[in-house]
Amino acid sequence: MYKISELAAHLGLSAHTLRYYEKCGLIAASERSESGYRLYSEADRRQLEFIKTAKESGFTLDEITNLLSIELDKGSHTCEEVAQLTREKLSEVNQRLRELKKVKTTLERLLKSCCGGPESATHCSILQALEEN
Amino acid sequence: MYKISELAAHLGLSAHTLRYYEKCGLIAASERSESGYRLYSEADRRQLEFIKTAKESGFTLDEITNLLSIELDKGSHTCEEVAQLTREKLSEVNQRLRELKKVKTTLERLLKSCCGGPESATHCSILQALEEN
DNA sequence: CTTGACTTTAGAGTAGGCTCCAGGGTTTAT
DNA sequence: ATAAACCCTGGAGCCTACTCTAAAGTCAAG
Repeated sequence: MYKISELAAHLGLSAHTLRYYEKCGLIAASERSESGYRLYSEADRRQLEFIKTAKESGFTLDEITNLLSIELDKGSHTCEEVAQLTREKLSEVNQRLRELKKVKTTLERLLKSCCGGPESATHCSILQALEEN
Repeated sequence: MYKISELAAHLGLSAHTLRYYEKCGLIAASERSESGYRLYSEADRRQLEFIKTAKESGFTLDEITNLLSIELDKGSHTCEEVAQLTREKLSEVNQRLRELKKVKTTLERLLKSCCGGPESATHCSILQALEEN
């Protein structure tokens, strides 16, 4: 069994974060010591790795709650449900990517037009571009 | 002169948002009516357009505060300063783009491996992938 | 003159994911 | 035996950019 900071270090998270996940209903330590310390099992650790991987894959904690409820009772769920959650997330990510690329293009256009030199900004083409519209 | 909701509608923002920008020090109406109503001038409108364009270009309100202080006193600033702010923002955007692309790739990989069909999730390859590590 | 739409203010609430704090108990090393 | 390092809880605070509320004043139309 792991104490909270041991497991946190193992995962590259903080003990605070593990308690926070517990508060969110993502995962509670499966035992407590006599003095009330959280004790995490190997299964707990695997579940936290799942959570961490899902987070790195872009899912929010709420979405991970859904994924976990499937993961923990796979028999009652279908691949379709899992794939659907994944497709929705992908489409959000694509949306955000489109927005960010537009921003990137805008910034590059601004930068390319500006001399960037030590002269007064009086005729700065970046400021002028922002003034337009 | 514009009343707050007139100008807000003109810009596609809400009156709330204009008051919020005022609270943040971005822009205050240049006049008030006898009864205390905000009255915005054409110059105010142009400044708000500047703010809006900068926001659409990805700058935060704090960063726009900086841009505005340059814009409103161009003579005391240089192109270099403006270009530097823009470069920093571009590099943040690029960083975020890299992260998001990684997430996108991960999600696509997950989706490609999953049948997505109506069968039990017992052997779902997405869940299996999240379990690994 | 009344109704309804508009305005004012200070201040609270929202989302997401932590992060930190105080005040207290526990464990571990010396 | 004591000090350092750890743990507990409940709750507050942070960040960004709003969004909304309540209570009260103002304005325009009919």
